[in-house]
Amino acid sequence: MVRVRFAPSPTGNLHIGGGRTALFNWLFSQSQNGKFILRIEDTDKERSKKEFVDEILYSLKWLGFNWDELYYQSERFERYRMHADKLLKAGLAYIEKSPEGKEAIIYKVPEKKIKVNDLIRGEIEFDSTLIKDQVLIKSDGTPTYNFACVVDDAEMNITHIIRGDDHISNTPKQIMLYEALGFALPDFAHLPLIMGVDGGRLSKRTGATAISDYRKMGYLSEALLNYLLLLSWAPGDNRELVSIQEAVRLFDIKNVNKTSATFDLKKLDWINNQYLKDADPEKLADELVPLLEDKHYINKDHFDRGYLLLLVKLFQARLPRLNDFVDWADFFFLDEPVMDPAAQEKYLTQDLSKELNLFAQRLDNLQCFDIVNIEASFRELVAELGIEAKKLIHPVRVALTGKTIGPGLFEVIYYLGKERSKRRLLKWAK
RNA sequence: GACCCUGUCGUCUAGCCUGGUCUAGGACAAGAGCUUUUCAAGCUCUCGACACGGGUUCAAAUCCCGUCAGGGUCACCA
Repeated sequence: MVRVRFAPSPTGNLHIGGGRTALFNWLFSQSQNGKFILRIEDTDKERSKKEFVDEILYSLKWLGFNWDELYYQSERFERYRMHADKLLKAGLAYIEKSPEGKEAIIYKVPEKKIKVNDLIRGEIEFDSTLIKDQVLIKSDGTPTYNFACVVDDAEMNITHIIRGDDHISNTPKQIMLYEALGFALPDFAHLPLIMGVDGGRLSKRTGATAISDYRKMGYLSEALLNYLLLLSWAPGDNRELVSIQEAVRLFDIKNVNKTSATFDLKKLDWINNQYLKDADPEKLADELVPLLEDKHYINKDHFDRGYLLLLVKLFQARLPRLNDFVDWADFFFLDEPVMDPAAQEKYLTQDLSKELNLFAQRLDNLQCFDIVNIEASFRELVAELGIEAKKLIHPVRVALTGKTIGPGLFEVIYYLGKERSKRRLLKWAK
C-alpha cells in the first residue's frame, strides 16, 4: 500500500511551493490507490502558530486535497526521545553538555558512501565524511527536523517521500538515521523548485506566494492546480488543459521534470480564463456576492440573483481573474458609470447631442426592448444619419459604461435597461 | 568556498532512456492582420531555442568527457 505524506511547518501560510509539493504527493497517492497523510511539523514552538495551521488546512481543502490521516509532531515528542535513547544505548549517539549543563543528543556520523536512487533524478551519491555529526534532540528537549522526520516517516509507514529539491542534501543524513534505527528505507523523489521571475526562489518580492492570495485574487483552484501541474509535468500530447481527474489517470512520477520552473502569471491568467469560460455561472455568482457586497454594489439579503447570473454569463468568457468582474462590470451596479478620463477624451469631446438624443428616442420608442431590436434601431439610425456605425458605437459605449472596452454594445444596452441607458445617453446630449 | 542538482524559443514544455522520421513540435507572451462594435474574447500569420567546446558514430538535441552558467544545501529553522 502506497502511503505518502505532506509535512508543512506552520510557520507561515501554505505557499505556492508547498501547494505544488502537496499536489504531487496527492496525485501520486490517488494514482496508486494509496493514502495521503498530512503531518504538521510544529516542533519549533516559537515560530509555529495555530493560525497558520488553520490557514494551511483551509488552503489544502480549497485545492481539493483530502487527507486520510493527520498528525502533529508536537504530540509525539516521547517517540523521538525513545528512539534517541535507543541510539544512545546502541552507542551510535552521544550526549553533549552545554555550558549551562543542558544535554543534547548527537548522532555520530559514520564514514561511508550513501547512494540514493531518486525516482525523478536517478542515482545520487554522497560522501558522509563531508557531513558533520547531527543533533537529534536539542538541549531544550525538542527533536531536530531531520530526526523527527525520519522517526515519523518510518512509524507512519511512509513508502514514498516526495518533496522539493531543497531537501536533496537532507536525504543522506536521513538515510543514515533510517539505517541506524533499523528502519526500512522509503523511495525518494525530489521535485524541481519553482522560481520567481528574478531567477531566485519564489518570494514575496517577486509576487504573491500564498495559495490563499491566489484564491483572493480570483483564481479558480482547478486553474491553479492545472498550472502548477504543467510547471513540471506534461500529459505528453501537447495539451495544456488537464483536469485533476485526468492527471490522476495519466500521472507517472518518472515523467516529472528535473528542471526548475519559473512561475509565470501570464500563463496562469490564460489558464484561469479557460476555466472561467466553462465554469458554472451559479458557482461564480456565489463567489462574487461577497465581493460585490464589499463594494456596496449589492446587498446580499435582497438582490436580483437572476440578473447577476446574466451579467456573469456576459463577462465570464473574457475575465482573466474572477475578481476582475467587480471592476469591469461596475457600471451595471452604479447609478452613474465611473468615467475613464482617457475614454471620455477620445470619444465624448465632440458634440453628439443630436445623435445621442435621436438614439435615446429610438430606444424609448421600442415596443420590444431586446438585443435584436436594439441593434436594428441603432443600425437604422446611423443609416439615416449617413454615418459609420462605429462613429456612434464607441461614444455610446463610453457614455453608458465609462470604458472603451467591454461586452458587445447592444447586449450592454439590453442588460442596462431602457431607462438607465436613456438617462446616461442624455447626460451627454446638451 | 565545499558538496549536490539542472541546462531545448523571453516563459512552460514535447523530443533524450531505445542516435536517423527534428531544416526541433505545442502552449503562454510579444508583433502583424482579420473579426467592417471595442478587447482584455475569437480566428490567422510572424518572430523565436538544442549553453559552449571536444569526442564516439555513416549519422548526436539525443551517448561520453570537459568548460561555463543558473539553482540548492551546508543551523541545537523546518
